[in-house]
Amino acid sequence: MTEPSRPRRGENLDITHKRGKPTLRTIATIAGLAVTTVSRALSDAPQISLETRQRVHRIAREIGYLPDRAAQRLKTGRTNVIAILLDSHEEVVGFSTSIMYGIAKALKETSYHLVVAPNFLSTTDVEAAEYIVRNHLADGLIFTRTEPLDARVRLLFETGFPFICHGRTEFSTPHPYVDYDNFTFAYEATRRLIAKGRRKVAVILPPKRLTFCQHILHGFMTAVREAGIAYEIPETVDLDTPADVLRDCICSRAAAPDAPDGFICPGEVSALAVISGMSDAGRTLAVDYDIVAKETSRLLTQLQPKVDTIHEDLTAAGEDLGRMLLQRINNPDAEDLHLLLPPQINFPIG
Amino acid sequence: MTEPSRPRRGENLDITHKRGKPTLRTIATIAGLAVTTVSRALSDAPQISLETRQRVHRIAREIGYLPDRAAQRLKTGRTNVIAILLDSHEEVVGFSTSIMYGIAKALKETSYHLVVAPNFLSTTDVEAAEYIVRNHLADGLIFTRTEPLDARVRLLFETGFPFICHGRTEFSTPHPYVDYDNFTFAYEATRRLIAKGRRKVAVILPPKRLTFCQHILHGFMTAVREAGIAYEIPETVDLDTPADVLRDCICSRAAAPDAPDGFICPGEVSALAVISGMSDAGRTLAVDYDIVAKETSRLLTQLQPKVDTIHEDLTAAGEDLGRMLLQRINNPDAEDLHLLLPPQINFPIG
DNA sequence: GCAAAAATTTAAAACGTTTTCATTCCTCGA
DNA sequence: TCGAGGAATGAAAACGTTTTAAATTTTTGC
Repeated sequence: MTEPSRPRRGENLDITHKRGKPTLRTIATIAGLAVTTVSRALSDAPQISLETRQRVHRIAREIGYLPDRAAQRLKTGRTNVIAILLDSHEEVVGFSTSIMYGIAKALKETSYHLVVAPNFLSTTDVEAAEYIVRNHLADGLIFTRTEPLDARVRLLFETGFPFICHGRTEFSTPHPYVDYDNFTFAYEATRRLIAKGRRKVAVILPPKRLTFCQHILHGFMTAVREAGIAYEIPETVDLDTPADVLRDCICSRAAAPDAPDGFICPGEVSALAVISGMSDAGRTLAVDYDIVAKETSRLLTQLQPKVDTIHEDLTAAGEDLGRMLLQRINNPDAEDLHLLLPPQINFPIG
Repeated sequence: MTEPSRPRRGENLDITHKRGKPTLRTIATIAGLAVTTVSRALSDAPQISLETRQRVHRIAREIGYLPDRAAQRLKTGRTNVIAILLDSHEEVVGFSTSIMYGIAKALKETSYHLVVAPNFLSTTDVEAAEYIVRNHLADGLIFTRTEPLDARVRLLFETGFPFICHGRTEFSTPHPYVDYDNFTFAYEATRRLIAKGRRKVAVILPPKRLTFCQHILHGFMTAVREAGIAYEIPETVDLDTPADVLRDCICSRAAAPDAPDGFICPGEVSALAVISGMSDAGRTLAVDYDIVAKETSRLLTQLQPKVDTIHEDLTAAGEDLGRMLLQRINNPDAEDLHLLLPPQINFPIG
């Protein structure tokens, strides 16, 4: 072992640079090394001797060196940013927030950050995605509320831009996604109503253009047909219908003799609206009718009488989305990643 | 008028650069100008002749030039990013999302983007802010849920980092903020209950460490004292208490003979929990007791019987926050900016 | 011992802007 | 006709990093 090499005399002059902020050059000067070597040492490149690597790391820590993201970005072309398209629909139960929490969790300890790009400011939903891609504002993109033939999926696929979506499409090529098993949600929800003795069930569907509307419809219809009972699908309202309109609709329908006595509500607001509308019509929950609702919060669990709920954990979904997008960015040719999250059913099934 | 100068022969050779993406140099080559001139023309610097400016702009548009943010950022030291600290408390009614929408609205048409920094990943709330400042991740910071002596405010003030918060502090120096007039909310809410004939009112307070808790308390107490009626302030629960715990608390209190017959609920979830808890105790809304609630959504307006609400428009607040932070960034020495937003009262006052 | 190979380290160019300072080209007054 | 002064443009350096290719030192094989 020779004694550790140290800065030769007279080399550590120009320590403090222009604006005091330590850079690679600062470290290089202190250590008596070339900037190149320092850069390599910090990024743990293989050719650097262990001793040098350790020394550089130590100095960096001591003087509080932080790499300049702008310079890294300029040089490498990587932004270290992933973006999420904030959707324009009424976000009453913190849909986006929950997902963002999950994503942020997955991004922790990485060098990535999350920027939000609200697509409600663009005229079409694909425009916001296009903006991200063209301006290279991020290395990857996450978005929600997919449609069967989603213009965003096509755009991103064509441009080879890394992405993952919450929800599936029918895009011919398989694409990465995280989705919730809405078929099972609707299937088990419907069976629950039937098990409770309800004989005419209705479902509030999401807007028809969204893929998961089909999944819910499919689950619903499967259970209904298996049991051979009556059903109803309101045509004039959907999950995005303002709550008061939905309430009025439910209320006027409830007056008729052949009104449904069971409701599937894939969201908190729709559940409240249905309860409210039925109440207007003089019907009592758990007596005259039942509800099974999907909730992403814990809002409904406190209602009285208790509503049967199936939970969707959006933060967990966000965490998967973030994790899988990072994989995708670092290895675009990896085999296709997708995930179907199981519903958490808060009532006895069987 | 001489004929417009045009690229001299043989100068427009190296149009397409390395990776096809047009840069200032591409434009310069096409226009037969220096990169410097093009840069100035695009940023509408004064010394450039009108004709050159227009020509450069036209070429830029034609070839689809987009400035490289990383290079701009490296050179100028400005990130063109503002950050918002996502708070860790249960976001059941889309608090952050609404604010972010507003901010994004204010940022549209500017060159700024919004990144979210969840502070729930740090151990202390000031840590996330520190991280932003130290890594120079943004040019300005927005955060919510301020405390009277807020460590974030102090940190940002000391470092001279531009910021604005949603809510006030008691920091000795005046600081920029957007706040909601919670005094008036509580005052008018309490008066409404009294006007309805209620004789013992209670208020669910926010966590005591938050500044706006004091404002609500003050408004409440003022109205109560003016009317000289009884009141009650639950000590063991607050606005962040899980809904089921709050419900149980309300329920057990409702059993006593001296239970309150009026409640101020500064949030949707607490309102639902109170209704639910009272219902457990056999009390009927609008008959045995009344509620006045603050809502940031339209969730409660559909309840039956109707609950009196006072609305807080968080998207509008976000828009103000964004706008004012930008002002702050561009002119740090501008006189102090603050804004107190009036409650929107959805019942007749008098 | 000596050339070749391996292990380290380094110089220099590049990423795409902005900015400082110089240069050119007019116009105009004396 | 000359130079001053202003308007318009340009050359070059700089921001802080990564990367290519080359240089240096050390190790190895024989």
